[in-house]
Amino acid sequence: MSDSRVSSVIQEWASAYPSQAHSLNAVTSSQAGSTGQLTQMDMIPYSQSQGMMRGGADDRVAEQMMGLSYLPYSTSCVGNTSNAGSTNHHQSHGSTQQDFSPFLLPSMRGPVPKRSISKDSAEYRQRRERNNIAVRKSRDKARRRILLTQQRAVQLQDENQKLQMRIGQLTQELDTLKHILSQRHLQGAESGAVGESSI
Amino acid sequence: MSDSRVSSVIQEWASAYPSQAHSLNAVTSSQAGSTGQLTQMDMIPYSQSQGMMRGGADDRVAEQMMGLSYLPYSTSCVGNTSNAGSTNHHQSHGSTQQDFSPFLLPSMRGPVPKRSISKDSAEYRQRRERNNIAVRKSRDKARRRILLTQQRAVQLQDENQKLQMRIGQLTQELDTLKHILSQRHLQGAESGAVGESSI
DNA sequence: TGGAATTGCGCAATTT
DNA sequence: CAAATTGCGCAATTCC
Repeated sequence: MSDSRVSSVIQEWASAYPSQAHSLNAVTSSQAGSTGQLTQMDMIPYSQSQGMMRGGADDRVAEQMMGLSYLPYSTSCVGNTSNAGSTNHHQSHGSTQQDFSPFLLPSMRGPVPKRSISKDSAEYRQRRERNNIAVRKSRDKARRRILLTQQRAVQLQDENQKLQMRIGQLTQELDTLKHILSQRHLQGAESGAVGESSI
Repeated sequence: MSDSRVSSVIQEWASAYPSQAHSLNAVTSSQAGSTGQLTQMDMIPYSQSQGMMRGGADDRVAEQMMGLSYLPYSTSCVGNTSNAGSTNHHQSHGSTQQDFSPFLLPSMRGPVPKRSISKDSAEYRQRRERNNIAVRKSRDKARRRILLTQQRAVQLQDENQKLQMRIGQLTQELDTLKHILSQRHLQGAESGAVGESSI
């Protein structure tokens, strides 16, 4: 019933972005409620600060925000680190990817066996499992964050509407008073203009 | 300099949600600008309307929004359709998943070989490639949508601040006029209270 | 009916 | 070094 619930989403949202010491001053204000600071932030989730991705094929990401990212890989993915995909995983990727190793400088050679990670090793499986858990956790977090942002947007839109309404009321009330004052002015035949200048 | 650019993000955002015949009436209004309708919408991207997911392991998704989704799979994923993950893909899932086939009703039997899709078949590869393209496209779209929502939120927050400011100004101006009127009232010794009731 | 769009999953490269 | 991110491809399902 009260309005202490208006900015609940914004509260949650704030807790979803622990980094960068929020201002978030005077959230949950009066009436239409909440007007945290926010500034930039909120843009961090995707390709935040560091330029350059890792995988070769990810150059496409650089030109994101445009609708030309999909499209069958341009057949020039030479410098791809470890061929990114999986399909077979185990090894022997099988096809569609030629072997340019003999033409690469030794310093840029392919995926260095790095101490023979040896698949199906106990340690390997353990690492994979931990990563899988981390991935699930991370994605859950991302989903929640997105959801919160959406809800926040909806709420803000709602508040906006209320505020606009309030402005309309105030404006009308102001006009009424001004009219009354002008009437009194004519009636009383006195001086002293209505303070239009101050605001 | 002008304010005709204020709601640009909202415009883009709107175009990112083609479905559900937007109201979006009078966007790009005056002063603080834009206040589209929005309603629910915007919640559609994740597990929109249909209940029930497909993969077996996805039951976890049902209880999302809480922080208990990750955690190593509870070892009771019996009714999983095709074991969801990949790791090996080819076939012979290999490990960690016992075979309960002999205990399942024929109607719930495992992944029916479905005409031996035979890996590395030309048709298979073609289908996979198309799907991969579709996936990239879809994810690009999702990323753009998220970005737009975030920007929209930022913009709405900004507008909110402006509106609150405006309300402050109007309120103050109103107080001033009321004060002036009360003064006149005392001075003129007339009746007629200030119109508090009308608004 | 079939192809495109979604979505969870695991993998591997990178970041943090 | 371990956890967190993130792009990728796979497969199941849904949408159209």
